[in-house]
Amino acid sequence: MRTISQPEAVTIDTRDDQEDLGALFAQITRRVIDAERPLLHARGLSMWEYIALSRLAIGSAPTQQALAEQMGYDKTRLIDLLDKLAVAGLVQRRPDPQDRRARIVAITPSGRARHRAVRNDIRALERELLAGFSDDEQRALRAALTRLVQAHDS
Amino acid sequence: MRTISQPEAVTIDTRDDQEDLGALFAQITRRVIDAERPLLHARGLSMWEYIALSRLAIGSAPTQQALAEQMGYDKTRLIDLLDKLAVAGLVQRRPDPQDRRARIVAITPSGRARHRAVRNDIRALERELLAGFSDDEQRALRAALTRLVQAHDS
DNA sequence: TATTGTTATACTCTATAACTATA
DNA sequence: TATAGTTATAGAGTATAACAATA
Repeated sequence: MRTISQPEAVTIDTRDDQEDLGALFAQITRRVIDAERPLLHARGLSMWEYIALSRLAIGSAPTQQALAEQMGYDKTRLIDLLDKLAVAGLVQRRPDPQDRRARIVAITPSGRARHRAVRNDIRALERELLAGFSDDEQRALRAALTRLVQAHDS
Repeated sequence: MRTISQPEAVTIDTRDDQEDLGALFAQITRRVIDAERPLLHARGLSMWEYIALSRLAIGSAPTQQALAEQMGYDKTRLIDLLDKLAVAGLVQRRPDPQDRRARIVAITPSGRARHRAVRNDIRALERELLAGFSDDEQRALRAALTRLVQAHDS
């Protein structure tokens, strides 16, 4: 591997080997996802299915479109995803009495159990990932990430 | 054999609305990339082309395969990417005298100039992204990200 | 007319296999 | 036999347009 140990830079903008923040995030994201995929697969879920269950675990979605927006997913792709989750008995779609176009999406007890199981696996992996970080460092990192996510929410 | 630290059952593990670390990283990555894409496009580069130039700005690649591995990219897709960069005069491929199968890839002065221009745009955007963070917080965040990237390099 | 859910289609990105020329 | 570069193709993932039912 590359071992270019540079002294701390004065003006980072002129250094060619200073990693872009976006590149750092992209690398970490890919590695975390690659590590999590087998855990999800072992319990019969795809990444997007897990994300959907995670959202629904917080509360039901009034419409599929709302769920798609919360997930940052495409509403047309969500259809097939929910079909599979429904067949597996992990979610339930029922028509909204107020608006018969809409379908309220809710997680089932079985879906909640599956979600918790996967989530515990994933959190164990995350603890391993952050093993070298002190509690304070972990809190600081999580706080920074949360700020970054919410910064662009406006 | 690696042991997964088990006995510490913490309170956060039972919360459904605690964001996964992976989800946080994925969200931030997507947003950063979405914000950077127009900057890259305005200067005629794709994300992967920029990544290639970033690597080559540090030093030439002895083989295309080595470059692909450094980038975390596929060697077969790299061909077309380098073709376009070469046609644009941003990189140069010359046969290795030592091994006539290999082609040494180097960035051209024009490529370096283009890379610097885009990089400055991107860094300006990153500064904007971290506007709410103090210098210490920015350093801490970057240090944490760097640690996470290198942790799995082994 | 606008919106929800849906389907079909096209497009992009990615992965795999196979070929050539060298070693 | 193995490796670097290349090509072609198949597959997954994604985006876009259009439709029926309802508001």
